[in-house]
Amino acid sequence: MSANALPPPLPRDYYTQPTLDLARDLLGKTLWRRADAGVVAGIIVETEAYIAAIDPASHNYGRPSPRAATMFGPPGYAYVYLNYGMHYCLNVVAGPEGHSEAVLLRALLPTHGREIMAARCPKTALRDLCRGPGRIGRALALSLADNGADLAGDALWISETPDAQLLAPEMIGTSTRIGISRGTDLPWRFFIRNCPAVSGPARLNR
DNA sequence: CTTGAGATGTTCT
DNA sequence: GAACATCTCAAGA
Repeated sequence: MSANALPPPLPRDYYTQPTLDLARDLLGKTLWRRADAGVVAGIIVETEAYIAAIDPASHNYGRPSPRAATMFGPPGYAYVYLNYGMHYCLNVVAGPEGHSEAVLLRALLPTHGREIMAARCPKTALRDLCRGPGRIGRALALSLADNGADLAGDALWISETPDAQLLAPEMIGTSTRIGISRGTDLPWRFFIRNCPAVSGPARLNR
């Protein structure tokens, strides 16, 4: 094992916890991305849960959607979709296989490969590189080819955060979700308080 | 800080 | 057609 090996992926079992628990627990973990340009990474600071069975905002609410088939698969894989015709958004498939539950990653605090991300997003301020789900997609150079990627693999994975501070429960905020028109009352958005890398209006981030 | 419109392509009605 | 798990830019408070 080389001295500067990157932290290994979380075990597959990690993703079998209840989806709302997973959405909270992913805060403070690190998302890694390996591409031709190099390795980039950031600490997850904002997530949202989507649970098809009871969630009108889910892509698979009511009837299954072909584009969102990945969410019916086993937990621990990536569901990537194209939003508004131009943004690739990244979800972590959760829940029991067949349920269609997932966690949308909405913001990262960049920790590795900031130059690479900045080169992909020339006009974006440093602190905004991964602030918002569409920006994560751009900074990480995601595409539909990443849909279905194994999050226990070596191209796109989530690890414990090296030298992480303990994340006290009171550091985690909860709110309704952003950018949806149905299921707007469900408090399924989770974020780290007072973190400048979190997206959304300030009033939701307390 | 806020609001408002345009971009852009897939999915839904 | 309209809607969409969004972002950028410009203008105003």
